[in-house]
Amino acid sequence: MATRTGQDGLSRDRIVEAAIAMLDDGGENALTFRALSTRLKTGAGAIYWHVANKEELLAAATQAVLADVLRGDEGDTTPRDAVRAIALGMFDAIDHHPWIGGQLGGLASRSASMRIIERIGQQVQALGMPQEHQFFATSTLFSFILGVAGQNAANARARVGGRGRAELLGAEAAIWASLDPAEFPFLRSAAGQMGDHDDREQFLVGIDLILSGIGSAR
Amino acid sequence: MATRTGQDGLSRDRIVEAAIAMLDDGGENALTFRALSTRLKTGAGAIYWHVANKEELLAAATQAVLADVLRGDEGDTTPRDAVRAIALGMFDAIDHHPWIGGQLGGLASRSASMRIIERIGQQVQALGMPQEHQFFATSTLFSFILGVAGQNAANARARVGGRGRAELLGAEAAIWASLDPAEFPFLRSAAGQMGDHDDREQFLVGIDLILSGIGSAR
DNA sequence: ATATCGCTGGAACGTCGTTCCAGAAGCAAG
DNA sequence: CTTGCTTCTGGAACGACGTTCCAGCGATAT
Repeated sequence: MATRTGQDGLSRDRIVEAAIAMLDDGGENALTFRALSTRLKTGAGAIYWHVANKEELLAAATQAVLADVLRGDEGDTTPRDAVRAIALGMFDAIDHHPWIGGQLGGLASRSASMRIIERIGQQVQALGMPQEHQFFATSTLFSFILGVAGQNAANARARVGGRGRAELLGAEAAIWASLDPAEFPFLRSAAGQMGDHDDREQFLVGIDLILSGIGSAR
Repeated sequence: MATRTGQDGLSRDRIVEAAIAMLDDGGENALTFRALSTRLKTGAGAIYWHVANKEELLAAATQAVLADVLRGDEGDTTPRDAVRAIALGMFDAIDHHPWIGGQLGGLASRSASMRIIERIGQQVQALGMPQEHQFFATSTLFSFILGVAGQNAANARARVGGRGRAELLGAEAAIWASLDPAEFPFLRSAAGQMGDHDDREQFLVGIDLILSGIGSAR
């Protein structure tokens, strides 16, 4: 039995909590068993007693973060608003912990992702989609969310140490604006919107676009 | 000047080509400078003369694969079909080289991704989207594509060594089918479609869903 | 012939994930 | 209190990786 799970005793939860903190402020490369050992004032072997390996630790950290998303309850709104609420919950979690963007794809069978798909699916059902298209529509929403998550993760990776979001975005917009208008008319004209857009709003527009696709395919 | 770029001479192209081959049949972990050295019958230092580091090598490999996608020309079809053609080109490239799924997010400023966004953007423009929404609509399509790419990459990762796609899909469907119908009504009812769906068709349905959202928001 | 330059191959370094193990800390039985 | 057993700890050690370093090769220019 557990001898002492109190003060200084190591536990799976304490390890996962520390891992999340390290991931949050140092990115994926900052999570090291050595650094984790130091932070928890213990050795690598002690950590391996509670956690099988790094992959499992990352999965556990992802689950812990997603658990918060699932705590929200979008009671008696319209299905459309319910989907928006779930999606925004995901977005905010990803925004706060960008590293989960690289993890979300792999654990489709794990409980958290399944619960999220279930919730979205129920709302898609409530939107009146024919039975045989519900699965595809739900997957589309989920894939879009994963795509945005992945981009957020990549952006956060490019940001470690160096520049902030605004600076990075500005540099990108500058590149777009300096392109040959004959070859890149679209990127040129979109450079402005690219430079000062709100990620959250852009995300929501995407969700709405898919939702209205679902609405018209009803 | 290059002394001998012929038969056995090392070159950036030969390195990238070998890297793609190794990534294709061994996944991301199979690409090692040591294994690459062995395959090219040379040393690590020789490779580093042509390539700055692993990140650049991965980026170059991704660019090389995407270059093929950009070779296609969707001449005088409808904008809708043009988007479908571009998206399917991406899907097939991702399907053939699943590892690019983990790379696509990061290089938004690099030429290949920019060209793809440009092409999609032009078609979105042709669909009659109001100027101020074109950028968001294009991003939505691109994010969806990246999301599917990421999932493909994760699935391929889970597949190395072990089971094939059908086996993995079947296992997942079995899990869904065995869930508590009270708690997971949607996943239960979708287990069948999950078990025997066609990834490509599912992808195309997603694209169409977004396109019809774009059409109705016109 | 000699010096120079582009390029090569492999040794070496530091870091990582992971394994291994001696032993500390708690508990049960005598 | 002692003895044995189980649970858990800390740190040493291992193999593989990305990367750096450098002695030296062949071809060319002087």
